[in-house]
This record gives sequence, structure tokens and C-alpha cells, in this order.
Amino acid sequence: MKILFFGTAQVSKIYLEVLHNTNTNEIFVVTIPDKPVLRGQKLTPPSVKTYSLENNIKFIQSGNFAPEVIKKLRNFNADVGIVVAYGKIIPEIVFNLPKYKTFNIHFSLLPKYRGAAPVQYALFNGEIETGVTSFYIEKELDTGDILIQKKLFIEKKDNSGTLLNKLIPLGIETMNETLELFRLGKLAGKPQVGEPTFSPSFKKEKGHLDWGKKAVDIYNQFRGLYLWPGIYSVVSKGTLKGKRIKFINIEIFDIDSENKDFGVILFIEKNKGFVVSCLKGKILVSKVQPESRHVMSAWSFIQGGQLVVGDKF
RNA sequence: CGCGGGGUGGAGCAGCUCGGUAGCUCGUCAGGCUCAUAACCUGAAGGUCGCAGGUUCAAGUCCUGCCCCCGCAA
Repeated sequence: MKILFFGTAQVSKIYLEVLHNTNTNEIFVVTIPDKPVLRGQKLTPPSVKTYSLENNIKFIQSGNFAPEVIKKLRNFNADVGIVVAYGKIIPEIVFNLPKYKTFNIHFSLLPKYRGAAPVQYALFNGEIETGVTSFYIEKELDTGDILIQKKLFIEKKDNSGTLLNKLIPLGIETMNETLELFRLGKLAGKPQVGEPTFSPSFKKEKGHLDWGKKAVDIYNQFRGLYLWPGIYSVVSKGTLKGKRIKFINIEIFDIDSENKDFGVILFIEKNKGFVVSCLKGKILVSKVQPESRHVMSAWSFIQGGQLVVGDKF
């Protein structure tokens, strides 16, 4: 098949790889411009671009769909378009170019969690299941008819990293099966049914912990933001006052205790870390990254004596 | 040349302003105590204080250059 592939992020590279390793496919990649990234703001190419270069795959890198870009895409004369973590809205004139139109692989059970961050939001909300959906791209974001949908159970200990690792292969299955549908000429999708919910992209600020919440909610926030941007708190009382500390790993210490004050370091758990009070319940912090320092176990950091019982976030 | 922090025994930190025997907590090893709840006590091993120059009687500490790590912002 002649495939028009829209992708940018690390995740989409994996999908491109699968398509590229199927010899019968001819691929044309569409990705976005290099972006300044990290300290020193070096321009970094999307991993899809790097992969395309290494494997001699035709690609076009553009921040827009100007007439000359569309012309090139039209000349490719694609059978189908596939969108995986592209990161930009694709105009109708483009997603309608391929013979069988364009479909998207989305990591939720649509119409739940439409938008940019379905994995994260599913975890925030403590969902017990999620999944992958392939559907036709429409003008409105994530609203098109569904081709294939697969369910997946979320485990208590899952975070955005582990969950993504399960969703990616499931998505590949979904993509392959969707392509198979097209080969067989089964092109009809089914309208989405149910109340839609949304998962808009968010900023780093979302990782700022509010200890005036329940331990369960804080834990869900941790799970959802595990890969990016992580969760953090700023010390408000103690030697490190004003310093930011990232919590790389936490667990629920108890779920329903009542605490007079929250955000307070209540006590130390030997070899494990320190325990912080929430509005309801307590959180055991086991791995941290203080400002300007490496990631370290919370217990190790406690040895430095910078953070002591009674300090507050 | 975006802003900032940091590199000190195996781990986490202090010491640097005001140069003068390498300190604290943990771990390790040896021994003691026996229910302390981050158990406690005694003792031991373990460090070219990121690298290279410079100033000085003397540099972890002051000066110069370099390497590496990290937070923020984008």
C-alpha cells in the first residue's frame, strides 16, 4: 500500500518502523519542523525525521500545509493516511487526499478522552480500563467514525510509562488490522456512541502537588504525569525553604487517616523515605530529585539532613 | 552566547565569605547491649576534596582555563 504517514514523537517512530518493515508498503512521511529543546535550546529533529533519513524514507518536514506541500502529497497518490502522535491539526483537504481517507490511532476508548493526553487523564481519573481506537480523521478533533477499538485493563501500579508500553503494541495490532480491513474493502466505520470526555494538553505546572487533596488523588496525579513532566513540591518551611523537589517515586502510605495539617513531613521510614500528610491519607515519598541534584532515593536525601521531620511543603 | 545550582571516603550532605591537621548522617566491618521503635553504645576500614595551571610558607577554601551533572525557562 501507499501510505501517507503523519507523525512526530518517539511513539510514532515505532509505528513508522512497523510499516517500513512491511516490504509491500511504500511510505511518505509528514512531520513538523525541528524544535529547540532542553538546556541550551539546541534544535532537535523529530525522531520520525531521524528515522526517515536513516532508512531512506521519503519525507516532508513542514510547519504548515502550504499549496506546494499539498501538491507534493497529492502527487504521491496515497492509498491511505495514518496519523500517530503528529501534534498538529491536519486540514480537511489533506486528510481527504488518500483513496481510503486517513485514520488515526488514539490511545483511549473514544469518545472518552478525546484530545492530546488520553493516557495521562485516564490515570488522573483512576480509570480501571482504557484502550486503543482507530477512527477516520474528521474536521472536529477525534470525532470520526470508529474502525477498530480494543480494550485494556489498567492496573493499580500502572503509570503513564507502563501503560504506554502496553498501549503501543495494542495500537500496532489495531493499525495492522485496520489496514487489513481496507485491503478487504471494508471501509465503513461506526459513529462514536456515548458521552465524550476530553483530555487537553497541559503544562508542567500541572505537576505541582496540592497536599490539600486526598492521597489517592495525589497518587493518580503521580501515575499520570510519570513520564512527563513529573510531580513536584516547593518547600515552604525548613532549611530548603523555596527549593523545589521533584518526587520521582511515591506510594500511598495510608488511604484514609485524618491529618491536622497537610504537606508536612510526619516521620521517616527507615530505608524507604519520608511520609507526608495529605488532606486525607499519607504519601510515602521514596525517590526524589532536589533542585540542581541528581535523582536519588528519598532515604539517601534524608541522610544529608537538609530535609527533616516537621518541614513542610 | 537564555537564567540558575552543583561535582568533598560506597550513598546523601556540611565546610569555601574570614586560606592553617577532612566534619555530619547512613552504609560496610569488628565487638557490646537487649525491645529501644529512623534501636542504642564502642571501635575500625575507606578521601589525589571533578581536571589542569596560578597565587601563597600553606589551597577543599583565593584566581584562571577546561570537563561533567542538574533545575528553570523555551
